[in-house]
Amino acid sequence: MSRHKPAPTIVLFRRDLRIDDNGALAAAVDRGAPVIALYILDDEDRNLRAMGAASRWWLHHSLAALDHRLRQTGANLLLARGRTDDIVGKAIGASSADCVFWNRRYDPSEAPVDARLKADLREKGLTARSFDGALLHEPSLLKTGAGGFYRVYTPFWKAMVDKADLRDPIDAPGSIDGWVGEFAGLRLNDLNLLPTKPDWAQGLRESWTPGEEGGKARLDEFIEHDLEDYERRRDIPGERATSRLSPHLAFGEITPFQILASLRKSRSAGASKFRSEIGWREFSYHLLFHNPDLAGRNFRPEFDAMSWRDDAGAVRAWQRGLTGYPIVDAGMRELWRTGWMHNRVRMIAASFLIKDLMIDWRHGEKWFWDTLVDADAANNPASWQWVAGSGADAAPYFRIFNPVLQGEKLDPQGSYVRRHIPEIAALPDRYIHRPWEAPASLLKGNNIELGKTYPKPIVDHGAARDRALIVYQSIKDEKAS
DNA sequence: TGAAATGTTGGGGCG
DNA sequence: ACGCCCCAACATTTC
Repeated sequence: MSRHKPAPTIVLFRRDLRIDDNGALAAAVDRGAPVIALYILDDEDRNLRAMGAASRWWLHHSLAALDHRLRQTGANLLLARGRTDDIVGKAIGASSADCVFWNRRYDPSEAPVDARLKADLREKGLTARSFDGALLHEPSLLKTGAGGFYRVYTPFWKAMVDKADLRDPIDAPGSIDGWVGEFAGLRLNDLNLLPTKPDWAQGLRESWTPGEEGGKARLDEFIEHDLEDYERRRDIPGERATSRLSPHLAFGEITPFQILASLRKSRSAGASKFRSEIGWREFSYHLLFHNPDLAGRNFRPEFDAMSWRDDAGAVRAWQRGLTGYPIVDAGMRELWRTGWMHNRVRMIAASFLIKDLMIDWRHGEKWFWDTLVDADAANNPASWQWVAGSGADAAPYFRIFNPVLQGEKLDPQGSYVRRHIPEIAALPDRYIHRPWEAPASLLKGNNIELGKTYPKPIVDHGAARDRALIVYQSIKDEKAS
C-alpha cells in the first residue's frame, strides 16, 4: 500500500531572500508537504519600476546565496522569468501544488499583483496565504487619532512602537522537504543580472557580501564594534561607523524583527538611536503606502510650481563626482564605485544637487535608484523629498548645507575625501575641503591644476545659496496667496 | 539632521 | 584710573 504524498506548497521569494525569520517558508515546512521555492523575475510588467543596475548585481548574488542556504536544508531555488500570475499558474500545472505562500510586499505598485494573485488562487479553490516580515507595522492599520495617516515622524514612531507586534524572529527550518521536479529550468546567469561590458562591479564585489549570512555577520559586527558610540560616530563618514545593513534590508535578507531582537539583547547606549533609524524606514513605507507616486509627485503640491533649472551638464558633473566640492564628489564617487554612500554624505550631496544646482530632486532620485545597491522604493523617494523640502516632516527650505563647512566638520582630517578623490589627496587638511584656496605653489608642487586634474567649483556656494533662498521664497509666497 | 547675519558681552590695548 | 575702541566668543535672530 502506497502512502499518499500531499500536494506541494509553492513559496514565492521576492525581496525576502532569506530562510531565517521567513513566515511563509516556515508555514510551508510546517504543512508537511514538499516545498517549491520559486523566484520570479518580472522584467515585463510596465507598472513595476525596473530595478536599477546596482540592485540587479546585488540580486544576482543574493539569489545565489539563497539557493546555497536552501540546498543546505534540502531544497533549492527555482528561477523563472515573466509575470507573477503566469508563472505561478505554470508552476501549479507542472507540480499540482495546491497551496501558495508568500511574505507581503508594501510597494503600492507590487501589492496589487499579490492581491490579484490571492483572489485568483482562492477562486480556483487553492490555498493562498501571506505573512509579515518586511515591516514592523502594517501601513493600512496604523492611523492617527483623526483617522488619517501620520505625516510627522515622532508621533508616528511613538504610536508604532506602542501598537506594533514586536514579535520574536521565526527560526529557520532545520530541514526542508524540497520538491523534486523540473520547472522553467532557468539558471541564474540566464537572468542577465550582472553587468558585462564593461564590468563595473569590481568595487561592489570588494565592498559587500550579499546574502543573509553576510547580513547577519554585518549586524553582529555592527553591534559589537559600533553600537556603543553610534550616536557620536554615525555622522563621520571616514569612520565607517554605520551599520551598512541597508542593502541586506532592501532585499529582505534580514528583517527589522531580527534587528530589534538583537538590539534588545545588546543594551548598548546607541541602541535607541539606531532603532529610530529603523523607524525612519517604517515611516518611509508608511508614506509610500498612502502616497503611491512618492517617487514622481511632490508630497507638498505647492512644490509643483517650483522653477527647477534644466542643466544637463551640471547633473552630469554631479553624477561623476566632478562638482569641485570635495565632500560632494567623494560621496558621488563612493556611490559609483561601491553602490552605496554614507547617509550623512547623501544629505550633503542631495542638498547640493537640489539647492546649489537647483535641479529637480527627481533627477537625483533616479540616479540613486540606478546606482545604489540599497535602492528602496520607499526610502529613496521619501529621503529625496525630505531634503528637497517637498516631503512629509521635511527639512525646512532654508536649511542649505555648506559643503565646505560640512566637510570640515564631519571629515576634519579629510580621510573620507582622500579615500575617494586621489587627485587631491596630497593637499594638507587645511585645504582638503577648499582646494581653490590653496596657494598656487602648493597646488603646483602636488601636480594639481584646478580645472584640469580636478575641477574648480561649478557654482559659488554663497551665490547659489542666495539664489535658492529666493526661489524657495517664491514657493512660500505661492502657498500664501 | 544648517548657516549666515546680527546682537551682546567682556577682556585687553592704548591714549 | 578711565574711557574708548577693537574684536573674539558666544547668543539670538533670520533666512
